Amino acid sequence: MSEISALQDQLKGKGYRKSSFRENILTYLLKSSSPLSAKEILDSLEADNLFPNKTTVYREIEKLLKERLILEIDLLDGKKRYEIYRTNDHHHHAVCTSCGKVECIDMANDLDAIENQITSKTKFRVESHVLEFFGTCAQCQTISRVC
Amino acid sequence: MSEISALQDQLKGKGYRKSSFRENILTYLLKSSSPLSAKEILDSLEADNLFPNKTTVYREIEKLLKERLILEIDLLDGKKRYEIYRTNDHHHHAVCTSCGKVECIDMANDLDAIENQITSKTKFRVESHVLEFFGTCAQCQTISRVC
DNA sequence: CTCCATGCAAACACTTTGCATCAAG
DNA sequence: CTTGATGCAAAGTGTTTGCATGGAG
Repeated sequence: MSEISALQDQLKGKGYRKSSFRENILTYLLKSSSPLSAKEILDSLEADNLFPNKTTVYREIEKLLKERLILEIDLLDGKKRYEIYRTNDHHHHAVCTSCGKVECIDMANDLDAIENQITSKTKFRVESHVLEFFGTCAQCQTISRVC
Repeated sequence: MSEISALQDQLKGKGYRKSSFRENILTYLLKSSSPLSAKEILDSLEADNLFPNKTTVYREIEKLLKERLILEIDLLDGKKRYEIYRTNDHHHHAVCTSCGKVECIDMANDLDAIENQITSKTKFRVESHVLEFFGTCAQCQTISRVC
């Protein structure tokens, strides 16, 4: 079964009805190599000749978040972004401050050691973290060399 | 000389005039153990019987950021926060998701090794990062045990 | 007397809410 | 026919802009 219908089925079991908006949104998120904002999702839908109200998009996001089908990402530019939630795929992002491109960054042991260190030193129980990198992507480094 | 007048002097040299709002804002930030939002700064001013327009506060923040006297922090709750910028004091924060308290976290080697790893593997040149921790502070852990 | 400092109203970007209608199951 | 899906307008939150006045130097 395709990944998209598996996700739809997950929702059907919980009282949600079929919605082609939702189906499309999940498709965009599955296909995208970087997290999408509400606006980008709306634009994608319009590119496919679907014109939902923005409220619908926000509400869809809300449902998908609630059911843990997607993950909310904050890349510090004032809008939230979303990507498909996959267990065992905790990763971070590298955002190019020149062109805005977002790359995913996988880290071997992630921050387990650091989190444990914090918990033992400060008694603060770390439950999650946010780690994003900012800099210049390979391509933009080339361009700036030329200029 | 007090830290506050040193900061004010830094600005005077750059064409800025004396402003008691500014002086107060710097004082709050110097005294605060956690980054302050625009609203919190405004509230502090009002507590001191100063009632600037919010625009003034935002513009003051803008100037202080531009002159690198303060640093902008994003703790993912939709508002920016600010703290005094000190060279050689790069640190992170631990935000209690229960009471909202913010603790500063210093890390030995920070993420140098990780950043180098990324640069060498992906050709993305990392220039900065954002790392914040979320969890439960010591006090809130106690409270939840009681309930 | 020149500019920075400030106020005020309005605009802005992103997101959320209230209320009504439509349609899936 | 119940309840989720959707639209539309309006409100909400944090922040920014335009324009005018006032005061520091």
